[in-house]
Amino acid sequence: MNLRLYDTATRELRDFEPLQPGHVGMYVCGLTVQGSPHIGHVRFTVAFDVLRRWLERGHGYEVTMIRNVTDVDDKILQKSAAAGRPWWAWAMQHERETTAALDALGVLPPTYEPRATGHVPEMVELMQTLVERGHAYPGGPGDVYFDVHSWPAYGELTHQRLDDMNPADDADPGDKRDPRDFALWKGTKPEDPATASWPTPYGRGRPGWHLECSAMARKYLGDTFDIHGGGIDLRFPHHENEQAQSRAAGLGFARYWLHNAWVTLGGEKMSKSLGNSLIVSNLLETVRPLVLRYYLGAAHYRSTIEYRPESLREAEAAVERIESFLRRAAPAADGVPRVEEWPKAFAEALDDDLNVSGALAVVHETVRAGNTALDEGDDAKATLAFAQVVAMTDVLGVNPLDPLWSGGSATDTRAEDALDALVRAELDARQAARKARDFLTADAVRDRLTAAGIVVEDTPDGARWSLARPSEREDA
RNA sequence: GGUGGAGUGGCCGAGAGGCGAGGCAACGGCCUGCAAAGCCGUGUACACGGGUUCGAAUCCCGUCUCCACCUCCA
Repeated sequence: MNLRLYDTATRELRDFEPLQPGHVGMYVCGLTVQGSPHIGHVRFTVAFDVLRRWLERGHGYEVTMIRNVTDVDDKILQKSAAAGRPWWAWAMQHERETTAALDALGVLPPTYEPRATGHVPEMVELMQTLVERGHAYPGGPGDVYFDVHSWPAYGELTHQRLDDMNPADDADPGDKRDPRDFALWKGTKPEDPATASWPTPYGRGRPGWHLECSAMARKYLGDTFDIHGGGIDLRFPHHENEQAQSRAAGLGFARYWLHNAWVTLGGEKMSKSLGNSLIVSNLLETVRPLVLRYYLGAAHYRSTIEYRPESLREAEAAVERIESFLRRAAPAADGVPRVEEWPKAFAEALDDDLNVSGALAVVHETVRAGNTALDEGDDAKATLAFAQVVAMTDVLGVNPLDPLWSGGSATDTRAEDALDALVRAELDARQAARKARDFLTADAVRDRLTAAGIVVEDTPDGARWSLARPSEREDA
């Protein structure tokens, strides 16, 4: 079955055929590193990470994935100035925070992550082409604008007619020919730091946001490439403008446009002024990264996620169900090589515009079948289910067995070993009491462990212990 | 004004003309010394009003409500 993706440009599901057989070029608009990333900011990276993994593992494509970093813009200049710090230090700090958050969530690093400030020559070149072709014109000192009237196709991506667009009546057109013309290059202002401007044939200034992506996508993916992704709000003006300027410069640009929906709060879009509780690094103090990843990745990428704390609890319970099966089945599956094998329904779900919810349904069905097999002592069946669950969750980036989630130092297990020895001693005492049918003593041991945040489960092979989930401990 | 999207059971969240995705929660049962985990069972949901059809949550018409974009925004 073919992979089908919803193309925002044509508003329909399209069979995906890459430009070059076996290879996919994909550009995703990254973040403007002006602040600490919240969960809305990382949702799109999770969504496109799943797409990338599925292209690679489900279809065997070699994927070149580019995700840019906008490291100079108005907000970065404003916020850094307000904080009394150099803009470049501000940008770098938040880029590192973003990278750390994405690493924690198991988002695979892109093939390359270009920064806007490192691609000024490429932007100037593209801008000159546009001026020469009559699609752009210099305005005030350093300013260069795209002439929307020079490009009849303007508006095609978002299906808007120029005449229908809000004429931005309150905005001062300045030296623009039309208020809807957008900046390719922004002339430097007296109050701007000198380090935030670069020379061009039209004067000193800094990149306009739209131009960056066009120039960087071209550099790493070529004049025409397969997939361009980003948040739904970027359709207009950002993506519309990117496409207009690239095509006006004679480039083919993106062949498929994918846009992800929002994470909302109280029914409304998360704005950046929302306080700190949903900043990824803060949230990860109480929520396991695997759980947050599961939560953000479980809904279809084009569906809005309404954030509620309880939903994280539910995600945690779902994750635990999968983990619990994998733990139960691990002994039976011991030594069995991992197979890249998934049920047909799983592949069909992902091929259908990345229906992750449907794919997760298959995961859970497989978990149930595996648990049943375990109960019946059918090791062969259980092992198959184990391998399938591992393979499927791997594709979705939520494989509980992935060493990524164990965190901490994997080499130093001394604390774990010590704890295990102590708990074992308690459990041995409990087992002895149970054998003597002294359940009062046995339960006292278990209560003591529970109070310490340790969950005890009896299995046919003896008692097993694990640490309680944070949310359970809060309740206690 | 223009352009899109959404309204599904207690909750989250898929699906898209007939066969109740899946998860969470709840209840009953099995298992257990008791639990936990697991398994089995229980739900008659698709904003509203019409219509098409043997049959509609799914198609058509109308209505309501909500959200987003048109200005920096994942």
